[in-house]
Amino acid sequence: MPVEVIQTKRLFQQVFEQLAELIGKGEFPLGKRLPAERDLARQLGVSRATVREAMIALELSGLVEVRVGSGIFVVAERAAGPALTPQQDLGLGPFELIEARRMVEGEIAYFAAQQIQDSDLETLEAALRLMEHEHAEGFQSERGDRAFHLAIAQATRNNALIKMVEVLWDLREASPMWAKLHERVRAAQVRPASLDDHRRIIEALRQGDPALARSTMDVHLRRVADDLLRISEAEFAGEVGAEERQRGRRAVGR
Amino acid sequence: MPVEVIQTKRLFQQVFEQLAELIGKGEFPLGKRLPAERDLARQLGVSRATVREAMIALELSGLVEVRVGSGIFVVAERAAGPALTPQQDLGLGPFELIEARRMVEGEIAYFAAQQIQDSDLETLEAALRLMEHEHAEGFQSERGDRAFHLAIAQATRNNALIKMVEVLWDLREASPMWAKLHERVRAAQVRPASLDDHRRIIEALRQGDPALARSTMDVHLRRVADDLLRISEAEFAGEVGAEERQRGRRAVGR
DNA sequence: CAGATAAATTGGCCTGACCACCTGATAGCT
DNA sequence: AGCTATCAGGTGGTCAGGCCAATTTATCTG
Repeated sequence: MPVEVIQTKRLFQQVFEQLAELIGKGEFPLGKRLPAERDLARQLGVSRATVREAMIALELSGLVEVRVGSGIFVVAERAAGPALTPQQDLGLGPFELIEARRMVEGEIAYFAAQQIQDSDLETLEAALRLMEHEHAEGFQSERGDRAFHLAIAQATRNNALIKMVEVLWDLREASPMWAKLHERVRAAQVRPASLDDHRRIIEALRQGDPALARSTMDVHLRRVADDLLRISEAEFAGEVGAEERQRGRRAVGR
Repeated sequence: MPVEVIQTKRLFQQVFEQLAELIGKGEFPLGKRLPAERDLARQLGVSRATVREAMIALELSGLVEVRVGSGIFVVAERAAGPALTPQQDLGLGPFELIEARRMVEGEIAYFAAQQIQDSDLETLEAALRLMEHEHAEGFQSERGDRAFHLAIAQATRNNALIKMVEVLWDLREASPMWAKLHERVRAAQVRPASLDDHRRIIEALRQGDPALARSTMDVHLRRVADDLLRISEAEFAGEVGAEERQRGRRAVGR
């Protein structure tokens, strides 16, 4: 049974979202001054400190500009979400991403194994621990996963390769279809085999065995692709396009 | 007279930047817990409210994750920030780029050969003609070159892979060192062997021979790396760092 | 040794206060 | 009247201290 994730959002986040929505709706037009922090706090029934924290979030989102002694002013009309997607590459399908990752990250693992250092291995261990913690807590987040694969790229000491992996993960985070499928995969397994995969990858890298590192990485990504494919065939028969699923089958070799 | 802009940065921003820098430097490694808010406040000489505001900024920047009752943990190593320099990746060296391209584009060529269509081949021919024209006119531009390699990526019908190649070329265009070296290479040869390389790549793709396509691509990129290395050793002995050149030697296998 | 319980730690939130700054109105001067 | 200097009120910036709930750690008990 997929456990319902209880979102005990912090107060300032709720305030932030509410204000962001109002700004997006035009309730607070561009250039207009927001109510004073003290008034907002009273109206919202929270403390001024909480309002201030929400303001910082709004400011960092580029929705608002703070003028000391004068007030807080709306400087954008768009409704910025938590992570607004700058581009429309959103059509990126899960299997496209996995396919690309297999090509790129497999080679990167091969390369990384040749020159990995102890500090890199420590980073990888930390990332793995983070993943385990995230999984134990039922987090949706995949920061640990991202950090792990990024750490491997960083072990190559090649900034272009690091950038490649960053871009791949950015694309991944911007793909709604990926999020949807992956959420189902997550809910369907108690302890994801991925954790063991990652451990094996670390070991291969520790041994400095390039071929083993590449094949271990490939096995891992193949498993991910396979999980995604299975879920997509079982539950999203109509939604995930036939083309995508065809790509998926090819990706896992069946 | 340019007026000096007085930056009365708010305290929480200063705290944010300082912590972000420490994280970026690895002072607080991935997965590590930050000092408690109360301790940080005491050490920094600010109030806890200010530290909390900085924490929210760090969290929104994706550098840090808050676990209630447990602590605040580092979840990324990059030094991201709003007011920070957009990117200092510009220091990307030519051999880093070539290295990455050999990994990525070789595989892409292999993959593209399996499913390339006539329309793709036409695009490639057009790109090659553009390259020849550019060379004949003595253009500095490399639009033809870029279009050629991008077309191969597009033949894979995989948007993630296309994006990879785009990013690699964007990085290349943003690399001053690359521009410098490549200009010398261009000046040193009458008819670049690259043109023949590209033609061979097209033929390999037309035959739908994945292995041949990959190896042909690899030969091409290796030649580029070799040219760059030769020039860098001959003319830029002092400027191009020893590390970069070492990477270059490894890239061309000598 | 294992499990239950208590204590310490940590982030979340609140209250009330003081300061520096900005703005607009007012008083004073030319 | 027209201009300037002053001042009062509002606003964000910061601080100190406190309570609560979640979590971790230490302690006790069987």
